[in-house]
Amino acid sequence: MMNRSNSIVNLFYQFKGNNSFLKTPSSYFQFGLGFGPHYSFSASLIHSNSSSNAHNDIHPQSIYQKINNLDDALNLFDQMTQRQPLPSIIKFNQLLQSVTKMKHYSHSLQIFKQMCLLRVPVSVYTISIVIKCCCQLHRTKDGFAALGFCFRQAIVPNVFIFSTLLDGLIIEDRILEAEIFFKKLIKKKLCEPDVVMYNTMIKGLCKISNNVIAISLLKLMDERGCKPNVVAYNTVIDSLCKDRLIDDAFNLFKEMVFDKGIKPNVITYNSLIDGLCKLGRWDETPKMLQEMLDDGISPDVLTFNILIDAHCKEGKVKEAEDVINIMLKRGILPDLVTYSSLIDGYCLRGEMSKAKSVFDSMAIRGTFPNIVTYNSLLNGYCKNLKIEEAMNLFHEVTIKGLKPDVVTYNTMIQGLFRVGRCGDARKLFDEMLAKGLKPNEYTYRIILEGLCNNHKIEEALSLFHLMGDGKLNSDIVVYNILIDNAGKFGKLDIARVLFQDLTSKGLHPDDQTFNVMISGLCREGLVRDAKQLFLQMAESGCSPNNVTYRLLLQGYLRNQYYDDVEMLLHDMDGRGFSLDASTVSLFLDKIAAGSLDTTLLELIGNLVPKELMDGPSFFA
DNA sequence: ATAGGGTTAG
Repeated sequence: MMNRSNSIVNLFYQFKGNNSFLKTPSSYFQFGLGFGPHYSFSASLIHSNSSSNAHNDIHPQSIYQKINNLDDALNLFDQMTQRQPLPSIIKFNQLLQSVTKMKHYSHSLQIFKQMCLLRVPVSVYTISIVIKCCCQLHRTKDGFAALGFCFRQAIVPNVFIFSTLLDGLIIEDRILEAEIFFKKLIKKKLCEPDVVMYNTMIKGLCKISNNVIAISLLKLMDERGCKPNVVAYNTVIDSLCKDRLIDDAFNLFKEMVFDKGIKPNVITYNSLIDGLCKLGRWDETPKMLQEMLDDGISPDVLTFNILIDAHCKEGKVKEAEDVINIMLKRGILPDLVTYSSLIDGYCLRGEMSKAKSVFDSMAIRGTFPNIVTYNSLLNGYCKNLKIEEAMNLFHEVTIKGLKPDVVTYNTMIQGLFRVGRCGDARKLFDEMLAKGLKPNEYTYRIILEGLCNNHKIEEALSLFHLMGDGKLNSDIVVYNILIDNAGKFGKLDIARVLFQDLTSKGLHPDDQTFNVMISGLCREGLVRDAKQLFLQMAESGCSPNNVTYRLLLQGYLRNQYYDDVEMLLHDMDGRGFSLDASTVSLFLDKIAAGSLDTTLLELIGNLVPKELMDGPSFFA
């Protein structure tokens, strides 16, 4: 027993990251959770049988779990605290749970604190709810502190508590620590993981796209006598789909169904259908839907949203409307996501009046626009340069009692920059800060790109330097924007410095970084350097894409580096890339001018995609 | 009979 307790203390030290907690009484209070020495072990003994008295109950058993608004919950809590003796801990836990289910995590912690002050004898259930709240508030640290509290209360943490903490680490993207924690729990025999705990760890691994390890954990749990269930498989299948590894996802799906005899559910199918849609494998989607129906599984609102969203993202709003009609026939109502997708679809096509009428019809059909819906329509107006409409709608947000969020401001700021209203963009940025909204990486990218597009590259650069070495300045996309624009404004030296700078910060250039650098170099006729960079690209693990080839080919052709052209074309052919229309016509010009050998024509012909061949006859 | 995990979106 002692051994076990010591291990818990060690765990608590390790993840809380503050080794003074157990030694310094004052630090008990730093979390505001009431884990204090004043709450003694004897207090829980005094009250432990306090309220089995049914005469004290003015409320029926169920009320504590059925509360559905915060004020009622707080009132009920007040009433409970007035009673003598106090209601049982079970009722307190039920109340705490209903507040937590409403996602009022801070209020749950407040209630818990008061319970401690009233010396309600909290139980392992109470602690697990409290830890859940800490974790949901991204305060996993405090969750681990509660582990110390458990220890002093002689409450033995169980698999529920450890799973919650594991999930907390994963919520905070501390996957490596989660893995260490998980392994330690097993090694020190603090608890035997059950299916939920394994699934939580699998989710963590999937979150960092570590699908291979996730699959091996799936096998491991089976070997250790814990059968993976449909949730375990769904987690990995979804992750594979998101990483575009749809064939691996289908293999796992088959393993699940045929080898393990686990029945897929609607979530399994939703993941697979979404994966197919995102890869543009349209022909397989209806098959999957049919298979789902044959399996006796009904599509839900998510299934339809996936299909609707996929169509809308391709601009196929007509098809999306058809899906909505099918959905309605099946008695499933569109939700906020459905409408947002549809609005996005019309916005993408520039059909703003249609987008607006979808928006207006929502409320009539009983679904009221939220901030995301507003953001969709705002984005549409901004992208279509209808800034006045956007401004009017932006003001409507507050009037309707909604709060503009970071995305709202980002959208508006981008829109204002697009029409050249840099000053107004600045004003909105200040307004955003004044409202206490924290700019994110997108905000910063939008401002830098906006400044550059309005020929204010100097301002962009000084803003960039002003930001120092923080998180926002360690964003590869920011570097890509600045390098690209430095190149466009004839400041290739600055582009080069930035390129050096990012590597010295430990950042890795991505394919776009190489592309903008190559583009800058070719623009200045420095084709040799561009070629050097192209070779460096492969070394650093980035693979060239269509844009890379286009830039380099055009650079070679414009600067009469004909020797390298043929090699590059063969390279493209081998990797299955194709030429775009503008590069093809540049080739034809060069051949017509006699600069290039006609023997290249056959190779070029192989690289021209079918769509281009059907058009005006290049090769007639 | 009160606690922990999985799917969609800007």
